[in-house]
Amino acid sequence: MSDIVFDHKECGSCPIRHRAVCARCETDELNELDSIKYYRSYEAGQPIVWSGDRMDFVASVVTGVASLSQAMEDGRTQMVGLLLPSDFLGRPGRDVAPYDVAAVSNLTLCCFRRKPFEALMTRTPHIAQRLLEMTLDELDAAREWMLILGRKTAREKIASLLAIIARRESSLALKSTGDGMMFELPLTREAMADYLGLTLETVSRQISALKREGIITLEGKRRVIIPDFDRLQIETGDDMDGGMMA
Amino acid sequence: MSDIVFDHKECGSCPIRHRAVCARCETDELNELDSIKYYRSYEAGQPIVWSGDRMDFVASVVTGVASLSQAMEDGRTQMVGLLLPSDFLGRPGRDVAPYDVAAVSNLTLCCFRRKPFEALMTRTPHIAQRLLEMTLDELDAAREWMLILGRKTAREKIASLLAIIARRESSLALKSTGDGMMFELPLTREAMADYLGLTLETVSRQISALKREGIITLEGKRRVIIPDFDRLQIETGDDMDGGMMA
DNA sequence: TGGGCGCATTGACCCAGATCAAAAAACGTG
DNA sequence: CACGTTTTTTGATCTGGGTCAATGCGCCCA
Repeated sequence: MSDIVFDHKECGSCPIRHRAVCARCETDELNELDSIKYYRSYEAGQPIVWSGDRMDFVASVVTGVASLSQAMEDGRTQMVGLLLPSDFLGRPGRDVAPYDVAAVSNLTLCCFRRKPFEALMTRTPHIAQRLLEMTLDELDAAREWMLILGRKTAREKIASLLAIIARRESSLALKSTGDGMMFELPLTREAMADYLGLTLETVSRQISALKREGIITLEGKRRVIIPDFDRLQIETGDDMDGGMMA
Repeated sequence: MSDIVFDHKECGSCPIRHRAVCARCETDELNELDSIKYYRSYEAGQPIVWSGDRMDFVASVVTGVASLSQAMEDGRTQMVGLLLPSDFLGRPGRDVAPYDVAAVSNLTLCCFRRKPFEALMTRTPHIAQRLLEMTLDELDAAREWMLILGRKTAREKIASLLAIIARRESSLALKSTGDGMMFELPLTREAMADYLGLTLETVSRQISALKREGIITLEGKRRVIIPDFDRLQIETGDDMDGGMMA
């Protein structure tokens, strides 16, 4: 789809953004990106920015998982996005964060100072184009999530989440034995509940049910094994073929 | 926020897109846009494109309301976006529709043939920029909707929908008496249910409840009067001040 | 080696909203 | 204006998932 490479491992000094850019960029631009980038690390659970905060950087996730969520002041919260390695954080052209961002697991970001990044972007059309591309992907993901939140049962929600993470995670492959797959679940039950619009008790119950029926296996608390992906896929309620997810 | 004008009334020959462009464009580009545009009308309920269809145009809504929705093959559907006059339809750089698009009310679109539109876009950076801007707005709206779908009660959902439409509709002002407002509800109960992840019965009941409590008044079946917007706003469950919506 | 703390699981009960069913408005249309 | 069609309202009942509460399971650290 794109000649841009999205794997951190392929680019020692700086990941995605750098890599995303350098596929077509001149050396000058690479140097410029290098000069405005810096790394930041966060521990699991740590907040990164709050809704309404001024954000003076954009970033890409190097390792770990971050969450975007919206909160109602009575305490109800809804996660509206999950950032895995190679995902982009921040909104070029907008300096106020519209949601809370937090580290779900230990997290490393590669940050770029916003102003010079935007300047570079305006001067380099294909970067703007790439940003549009990525934003459209996020929009697709958000809308897929609307279907999950609005119309799926608890069981389908859990199956959908597992399927989505499995697809993402296993392309950056932790292990993929035959058609079975295995991955480290990066979310607590509570985080899953926040994402799926459920309570953590319901999440736990549904996971237990899937386990009981042999659709998934847990190794310890977080390592998930999916012996037969198609079987899980059926539980999502989705159209078999129709390409979901961004 | 932007020097681009979004009111069809201000631009006789072509609406939004044209107008959006001409704020900064040269005459050549205006002429070019004119040469690739055409109008299409649809009747209420008519489908415009199905998920998976090839789309050879992008468009902006001139009059009426269109819906974007995702369907599960067992019949459950979730509306994932609502297009009101001045909203943009279509995804530059992508030629396959990711959801079903339908006319909710009688609808007029101003369409641009996709290829030349994209070509113009690549040649004219500020159009790409504007598209990114608009996509970010859609993303915000989608994520606000995730909160509504995932965490709000039926009553809060209805109140939120009415508040959102009231804000949109009354800025293009049907009437705004004092702090009260009145507008034409462009959706059937079923469409509202599809949007809110409810059943049409629940929608009807909640509307009746709001009516009974004097928070809204109906004139006929579709004309809604909101005597005190703040009162409605409270029912949404949202933070009073925090700017919602795009 | 045994608290203590942060998840996770499980159980019992309840309620908001779904489902099923029917009546009542609204709306053409011949 | 009577009549069929569509949309909306209302009622009665059922149920998936929420709520409240207890218990279990690592895991760290003393």
